[in-house]
Amino acid sequence: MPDVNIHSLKSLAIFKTLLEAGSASQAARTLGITQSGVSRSLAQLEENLGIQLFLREKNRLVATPEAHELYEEILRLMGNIEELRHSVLALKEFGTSRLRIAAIPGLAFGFVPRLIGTLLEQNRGFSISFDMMSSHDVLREVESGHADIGFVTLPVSSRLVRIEEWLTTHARCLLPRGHALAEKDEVTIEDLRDQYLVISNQPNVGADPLLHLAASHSISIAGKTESNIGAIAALVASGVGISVMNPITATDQLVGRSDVVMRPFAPTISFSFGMVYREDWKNVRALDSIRQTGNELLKTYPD
Amino acid sequence: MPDVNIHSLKSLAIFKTLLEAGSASQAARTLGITQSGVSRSLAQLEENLGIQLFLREKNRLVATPEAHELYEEILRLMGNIEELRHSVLALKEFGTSRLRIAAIPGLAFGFVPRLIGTLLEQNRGFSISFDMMSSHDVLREVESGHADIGFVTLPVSSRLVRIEEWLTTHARCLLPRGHALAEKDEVTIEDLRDQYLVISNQPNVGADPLLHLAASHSISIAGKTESNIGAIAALVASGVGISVMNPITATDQLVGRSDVVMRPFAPTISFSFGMVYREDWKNVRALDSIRQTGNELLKTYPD
DNA sequence: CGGATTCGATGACTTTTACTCATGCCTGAC
DNA sequence: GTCAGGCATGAGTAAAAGTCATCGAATCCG
Repeated sequence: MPDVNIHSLKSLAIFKTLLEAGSASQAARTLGITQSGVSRSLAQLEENLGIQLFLREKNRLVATPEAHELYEEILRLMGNIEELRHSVLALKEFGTSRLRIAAIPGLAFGFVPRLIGTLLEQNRGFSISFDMMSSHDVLREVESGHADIGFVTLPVSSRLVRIEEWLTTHARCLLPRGHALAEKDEVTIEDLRDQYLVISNQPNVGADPLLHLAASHSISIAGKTESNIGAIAALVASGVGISVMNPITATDQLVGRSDVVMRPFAPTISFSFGMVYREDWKNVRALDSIRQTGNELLKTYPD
Repeated sequence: MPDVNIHSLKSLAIFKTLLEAGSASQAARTLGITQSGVSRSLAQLEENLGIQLFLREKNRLVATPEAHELYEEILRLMGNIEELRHSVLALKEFGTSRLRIAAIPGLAFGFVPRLIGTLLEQNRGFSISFDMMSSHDVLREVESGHADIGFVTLPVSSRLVRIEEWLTTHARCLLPRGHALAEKDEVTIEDLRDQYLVISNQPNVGADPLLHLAASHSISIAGKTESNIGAIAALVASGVGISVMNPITATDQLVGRSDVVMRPFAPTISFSFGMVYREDWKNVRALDSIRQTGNELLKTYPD
């Protein structure tokens, strides 16, 4: 008995069409080949697999239960092949079919998901994995090759990694709608005296630029709440305190919210973001596509 | 530009061997074809896909990054094809590549999992899904075609379903090791006077055969705890009470336990189990295999 | 440096696979 | 009985996949 050997995708496709069409003649018409070609292909497949797939009854082909089971399996395999095809298309277009992206929390709730969504819109063949972590960890993941592309807070330095600055922007103040300071055109550091603040989690609280600025202006605040950056808007809306953060993150968090307003803040606190990738990963086509998409996305944010 | 068309598995296999071997000559030797065949196959594949997979440098073939990415994709596809091959082998052997089994809780913690394990040992191509439910629900699932094979408590009746009696057996008593009744060779209904019992969940407590028997002998018990059948041995071991159940379920539950002992019980309470399947599902080869396996498994249980 | 060996590509050719054309037999409808 | 449609098969054709022989390039070794 010969071993089961699957080497012809075409004969599987002919079998599939035959089962769907209900007759060899109709299958032939659908596929644009002759009926005798269908007949031969089926006979050959039955011989190769060692299974009778159709009974020959009254000059008609009647599918066996085995045929129906094989049909389900073949549908699955054809799905796999279609995936491979998409990967090849992505490979042609971008030089890679798979992208591993890591980003800081401040960009992970809006900007980077939108970037990913747009990339996938432009090419469904891409397979993207996405992870959120601190700026320091992003750099480490990219250096070690566990991520291809990273989005980090600048400045960072590394000998292994190429660093592209994407944006420098200035902090904005988030206030509950109806708050006294919401009436002002601009919130200043003096306005924060005796206010409750909501600040993002830091490995080291002393590193928070806002607290630094307040201390250097001898402003004492009523108190502070630390939070994951993804929850700050909700805390502000709930009256826990006011917050100062970069406008990219702020805009992302305020989507669909009308209970929090955003105001310019003085003096200026700068935030810079950038993209990093390994020198030896320089995939020109994919990078160009990401830059273009990212640049267009940044235009949708306030200055 | 021609569309990407994947129609030759052989050329994918040649590419894969080429990447692994490191040279066209070595790949040819490994595959048992000529070097020029490898060369042509690669050139044709590159043309079909529209991707350069190897650079021609200093009379050698040097894989591009794209080649490495495609290699990963092809490994995945070949795994899918191997799965299909196994399914076909199962189809040849048993007439089906997929089995949906439903069983009552009493058999679902040992007997049926062991049956499944043995079936899969004999044919890795099978794909089996397994669900646990009441005897009544098992019958319904089989009747409606959502399950192929059911294991139920007998008696049941159905016009749609074929019912095979597999075993009639007699209840045993489960006791904590060291319990006074554990010294006896046989536990009787009178021994249960003033004892705490652990009984399995029933839709209707009045249906419990043990409580029925006690009542008909005017035996009053100290109390009862109802439990999912899978937890009864643990409750007995913990001193919650003693239990009376069929020896198949009991044996399965006592595997690896030395803190519970099993004793014959009188008078006899009978339990019957059987297999059910739809009349129109009669897959002779699969059924034979299941019966044989089940029969051998039953021999490993006490009478 | 020259010769030997190995490498990959390609022309010419051969073999294998997949199909077409034509035909015959069977079945069902009218 | 006739006709239309179905499937299988002989003979033949076309396309795909390979072999054999050869060439130029590269590397190794004495």
